[in-house]
Amino acid sequence: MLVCKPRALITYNPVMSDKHSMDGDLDQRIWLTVCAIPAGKLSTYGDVAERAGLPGAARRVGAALRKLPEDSNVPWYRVVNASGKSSLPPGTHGADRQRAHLAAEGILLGAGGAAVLRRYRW
DNA sequence: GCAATGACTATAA
DNA sequence: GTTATAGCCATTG
Repeated sequence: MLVCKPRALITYNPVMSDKHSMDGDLDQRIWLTVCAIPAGKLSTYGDVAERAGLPGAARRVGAALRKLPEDSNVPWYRVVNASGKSSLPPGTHGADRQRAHLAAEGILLGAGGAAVLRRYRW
């Protein structure tokens, strides 16, 4: 059974209409990988990258998540850095929303953005 | 083709 | 614990 409905994914797809451009392909793969993280658990950029077939490309995962539209059902907020903290600049809109989303799933972030729950191991 | 960029990471001090 | 540094990968100009 599958993951979240990638409605927002399809909505975004920058240039999928044309033939040779598969630029959204990588992002999409990353997004789908993120969708596989169960609710209430966390994962890291590095792990997501590896599982998406891009070992070592943690930064690329960050870029993909940044492109993600707000109305997406992709649980981007379940992705944190290797330190178990949020990588979003504190005080920003994104960081706020991440805290809210995680709180809704029972994950509370400390003042510095440190998650209480242990990270999810694939 | 090269240099700069970034929601990263591992290591060392 | 934290900070500093040097790799890392794919995109972008």
